[in-house]
Amino acid sequence: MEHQLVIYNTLSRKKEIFKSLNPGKVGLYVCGPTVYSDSHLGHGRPNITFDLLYRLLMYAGYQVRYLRNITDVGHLEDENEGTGEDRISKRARLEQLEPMEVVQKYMNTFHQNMAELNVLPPSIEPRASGHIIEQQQMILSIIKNGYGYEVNGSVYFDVEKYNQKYNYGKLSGRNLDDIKTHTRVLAGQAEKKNSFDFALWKKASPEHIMRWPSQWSDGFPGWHLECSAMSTKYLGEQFDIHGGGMDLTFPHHECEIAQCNASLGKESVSYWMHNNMITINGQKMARSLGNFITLDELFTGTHKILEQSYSPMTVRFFILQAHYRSTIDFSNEALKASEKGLKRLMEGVETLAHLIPSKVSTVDFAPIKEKCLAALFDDLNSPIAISYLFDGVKIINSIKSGNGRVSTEDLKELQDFYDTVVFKILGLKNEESNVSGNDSILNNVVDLLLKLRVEAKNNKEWDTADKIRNELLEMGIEIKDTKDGFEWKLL
RNA sequence: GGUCUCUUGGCCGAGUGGCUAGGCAGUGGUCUGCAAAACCAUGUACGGCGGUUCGAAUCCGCCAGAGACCUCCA
Repeated sequence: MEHQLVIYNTLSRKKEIFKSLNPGKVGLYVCGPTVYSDSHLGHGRPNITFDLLYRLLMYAGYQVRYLRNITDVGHLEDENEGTGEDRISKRARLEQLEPMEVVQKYMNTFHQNMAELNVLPPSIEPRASGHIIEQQQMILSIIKNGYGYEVNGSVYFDVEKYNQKYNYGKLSGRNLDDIKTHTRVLAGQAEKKNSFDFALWKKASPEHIMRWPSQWSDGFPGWHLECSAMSTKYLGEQFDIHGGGMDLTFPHHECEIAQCNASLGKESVSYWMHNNMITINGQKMARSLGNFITLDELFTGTHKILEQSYSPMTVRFFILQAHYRSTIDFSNEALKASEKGLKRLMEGVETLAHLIPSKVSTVDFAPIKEKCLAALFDDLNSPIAISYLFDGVKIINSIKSGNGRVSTEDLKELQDFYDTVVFKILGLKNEESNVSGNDSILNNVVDLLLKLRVEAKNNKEWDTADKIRNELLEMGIEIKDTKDGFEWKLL
């Protein structure tokens, strides 16, 4: 059955029916990380959210070009709290590395973490430093159209001038007068016409390492510019969906809109999508609050607020159990709940794979399948979709215990459905391994011991049976007795 | 200070006018030599006050509380 994709557009503040510019094709751009430190929990949210969107679009039959950039230059620190220097340059100085070594190092860990979370790689992953020419060309056209001005080797965007023709603030819902009265005046802004003007090109100070020649100065591009330049290059002057974290709405995305309008004279993005933030025990995650958790810390349980480690799929499932536009609160209790819920779902899928079909079906999965997909197509409502998967698991379990039958044909369809939704669209994967990799000797030895235990049980030699169970448990091998025999897994 | 959002049962988290999401925990049960696991059953909650309505968690107003953005952040 066909479903119409509906997505919430930040621009209109409404859900809209998705219609691609080119039939059958979708251009998707998502703001990627600035690679100056380890990937953290906050990176999980947008990447999983838009991975879901990417997977759903492909399921719907679209050919998707998915761009997710790597910011490796131009992202400056807040001058009031930090030094105002480029984040990557600063890190390079602190770690005594080349800036590009810093970039490579943290880009590698980002990629590894994304792979662990089963986030598909994008179609193109452009880097800001690799598109200096394109950014300079965009600056030229912005200047040519009268919306940029040069001062002392730096180029700034003339927001006030732009606002006379366009609407600066329409994405984030603010107007220039408010911004005017409430923008903090930062140090070193004297050369700008207005405090809310933003940099397109910054002249590099003598000690600034990352610099490129330009007609204005040896310098570097402003942070907002890369996304505009790279999306235009690879997705064209107009494309379908632009995503990112809600915190980027202002000023970053507002500036992108301004840059594209100012240089291209047209609106480039049809749908703006923003994922909400993650809080930790009710508080915003921030380095200053001491609740800043990297993905590695989460996966290994090494952060002090974590009571245990949480697997990548637990984290992914947890994120998918909330709607992407809601804030989501991380706590040990909530994560443990997701861990168990995921296990229940995965065991349901496992049970489904081994279900024995009957001649006819006494259960009807059609409504569940329909509602589950409908939820996903309704602005990525993964929590609702998951709730229907659980409803299905309940029925699957009842069939297993003999309280229902499913025909061969229905069973095949149901297996395909779970495979599609659970693995292909939601992007989950089974992390349980009751076999220890390729260590067949271990497998054989444990199986042998457990067969001996079964014999002992049959002979009512409980002491021996318990001894085997307890001692294996001490070695980190957990045993479950089942109807037919046993199961075991490494803890 | 400005702009905006949120407040749902022990916890997490959907839902946006009537049809009591779902997960976890708890409780009861089945199974089991015991245990674990698993499975089944079970909870009529929506910040407070007022209004609109035949009917409100859902719409409107006020109050209280929390948060986000406005400044780097995903």
